[in-house]
Amino acid sequence: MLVRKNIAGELYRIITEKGWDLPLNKIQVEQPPRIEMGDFATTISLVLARKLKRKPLDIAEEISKEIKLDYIDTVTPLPNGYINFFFTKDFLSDSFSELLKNSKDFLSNHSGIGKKALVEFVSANPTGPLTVANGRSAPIGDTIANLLELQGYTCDREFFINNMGSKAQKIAASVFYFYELQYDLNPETPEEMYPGDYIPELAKKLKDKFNNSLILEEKAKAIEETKTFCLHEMIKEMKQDLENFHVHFDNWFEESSLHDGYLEETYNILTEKNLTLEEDGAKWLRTTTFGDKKNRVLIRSNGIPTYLMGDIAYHRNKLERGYDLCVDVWGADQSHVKPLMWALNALGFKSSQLKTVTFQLVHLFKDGKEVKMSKSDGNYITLRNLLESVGTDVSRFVYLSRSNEQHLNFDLDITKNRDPKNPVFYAQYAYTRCQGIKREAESKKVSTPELISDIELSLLNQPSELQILRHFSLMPEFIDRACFALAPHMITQDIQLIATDFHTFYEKCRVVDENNIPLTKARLLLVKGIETMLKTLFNLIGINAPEKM
RNA sequence: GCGCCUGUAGCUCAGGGGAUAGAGCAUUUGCCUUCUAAGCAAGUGGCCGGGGGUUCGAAUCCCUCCAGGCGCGCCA
Repeated sequence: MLVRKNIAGELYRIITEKGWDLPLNKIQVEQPPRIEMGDFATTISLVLARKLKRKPLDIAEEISKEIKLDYIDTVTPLPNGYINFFFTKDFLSDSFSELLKNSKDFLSNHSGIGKKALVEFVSANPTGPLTVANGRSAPIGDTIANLLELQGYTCDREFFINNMGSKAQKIAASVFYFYELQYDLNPETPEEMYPGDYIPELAKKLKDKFNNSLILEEKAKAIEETKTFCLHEMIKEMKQDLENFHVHFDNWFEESSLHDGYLEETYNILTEKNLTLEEDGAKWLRTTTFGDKKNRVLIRSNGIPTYLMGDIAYHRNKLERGYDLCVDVWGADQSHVKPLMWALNALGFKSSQLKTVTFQLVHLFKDGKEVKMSKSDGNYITLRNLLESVGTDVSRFVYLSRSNEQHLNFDLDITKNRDPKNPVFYAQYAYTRCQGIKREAESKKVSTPELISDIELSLLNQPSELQILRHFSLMPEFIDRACFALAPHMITQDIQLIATDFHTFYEKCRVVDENNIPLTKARLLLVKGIETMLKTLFNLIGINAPEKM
């Protein structure tokens, strides 16, 4: 149950019964800044005061008398107009026991049951290795997919392979140049030479596979074969990097699969909607209709479709595959998002079906200085370098520690594997300490009870213990928000808070005490709950829960 | 010039219109014969970029200015 909505609904009922006209969406229920102010609060009396020309306190008192919610213990109207709500102890106990029974079920809002979702992310051009910049997309998309699965969605993770673009053509030309060099052929330098060590390396692999057979072929055909080979190799490398990053894609969708009449069909639909025009030999999307400063090319004058055209067709295909929700994770440098959205709305995409998440650039810092990167001149740090340097857990955690919309500063000095200042260790250490407590209990022959009872819960009355129970009781609300906002960083942030709650409890409350078995058992249950919660959240963001550190 | 994003403690950043704006790092001071001190407790530190507006109430919404990042191709 989502308490906030439930309280809002109750307030709406009372207000409506009293004939004080106020829409449900104007009824704000919030979490107070301090625990003395209760578990939830509303300022609805302040909104009503002016309307009804009455004192806020009078209204607050009148509303408070009517509140009938079994999980609310006390309702306190305050002179300043606030109404504070306090949970019953049973509610904390029930929440906690649900967490122990099935943590995923406890945290889920079940909104995705029976629905299909697709998260498309990374989708990097297969013309070079994954970098720390496009690598940011991986944990973001993966965690969003995990969140959707938690809410009950059947969720596919998809990587769109742009294998029809001119960049793929250019990389093939560059590789073929190095291939020919290996036979001392004095080849013509391609117009646009791709930088990076991996180009000559691909040429070597190409030679290993084909020997000199490509030289004997007609050049256009040879380059086509080179392209197919290079794309295959690059995708293999990216797959490997992503698996090492604990990101697994269900589908690798090739753009070329849309080129069998599907693009034309999509274009024709847009034409039927009067959204295209022909000019200068090219075919255009009429984006000026939507306030764009110029129209966008869909089919070039040479007949080759643009990336935008391909992406429109690709998204039409997603819709036709019957997904209830599609999430796209975009880099901030993607400039065609708006034209894409205009076209998709025209094709019948509802905004509730398609959500986009954009993420900003990554800046790397080493030895206190920024490491400048530029993909166009081949000077960048690969995702593989990053994983080798700091590891998967640290990378994922740091990538997910900031809002997507925020530029990310990735400090390699702090995130080196064994540095105790590393933020991920703080959280993992909390989990490890739980394991330590369990080991201690086992060595003293004290077992953790299977189920919670009221008697056990009532023994947990220290502030640090109640803080944890209260925090956990609000977790379903929190996950619901994080999922709705498609904001994985919220999970990472909250993991830190839970770890703090736990570490405080650890210092204040000795768990294993042979002279007080009932209390020991109650606290062992609390530890079990913390461990369960941490592990569930670690799984969501894709990091390990270590038994020992 | 246009579009998107950002501006909050010395640094890196959280803050879905609400009460006294928070955390980590840095710094200062305490705490290990007891479940891992990779920890805890406390202290220092803020005209929330400037200015207007909406509101009972603004870090949050709107306008404007300033500063930074990214993007503005018949590239992807």
